Amino acid sequence: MPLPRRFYLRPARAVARDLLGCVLVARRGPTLTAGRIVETEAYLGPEDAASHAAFRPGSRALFYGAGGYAYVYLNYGMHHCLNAIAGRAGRPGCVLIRALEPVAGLGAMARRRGVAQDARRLASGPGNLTRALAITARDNRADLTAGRLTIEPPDRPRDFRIASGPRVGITRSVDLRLRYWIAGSRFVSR
DNA sequence: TAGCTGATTGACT
DNA sequence: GTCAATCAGCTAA
Repeated sequence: MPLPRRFYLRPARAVARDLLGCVLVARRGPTLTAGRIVETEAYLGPEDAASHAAFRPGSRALFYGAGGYAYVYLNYGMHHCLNAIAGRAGRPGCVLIRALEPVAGLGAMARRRGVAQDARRLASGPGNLTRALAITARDNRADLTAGRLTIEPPDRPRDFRIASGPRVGITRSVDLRLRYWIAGSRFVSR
């Protein structure tokens, strides 16, 4: 059973932390790929200058809608990034999924990536994980509580520690500590 | 219409 | 450490 809608109807920070350890599942016909979420970043509303809610009008409707939907966009002209919308309707916020620990469909991931079946690098990075799970702009607005792209609760006890720090790869609001990852995980991006 | 920027990656020095 | 690839959507004019 995927995480229920109410899981996402909370502030982006809380959702970002609680998504760690959960499992992202992508079904593409007979092919199923899945990975444990090990790294996330929270993005807020207009007060967060790095958030697309602040400067990307095309995404505003999604950001301000209810949580539990996917926001996929193309950036640098070649990489897709996957976000989960967080917060109640009218409350903007989202969580960028930055890295996964592959748990199913490793062969399919390697084929899509065009690299050796090295679990450690298959989905370590926002652009890498979308390619590994074959996530494209078609998945924008997809419902994460049902359908072909879902997020399941942790498949094992939370025996990890959560670390946090400044977000990476952005040029605005660099000082905010909104990046979360599983301490010691070998699958986080560099 | 032209020019720019970016929540990135991988290849190269 | 630097740098190119490549494009949606914004900005200026």
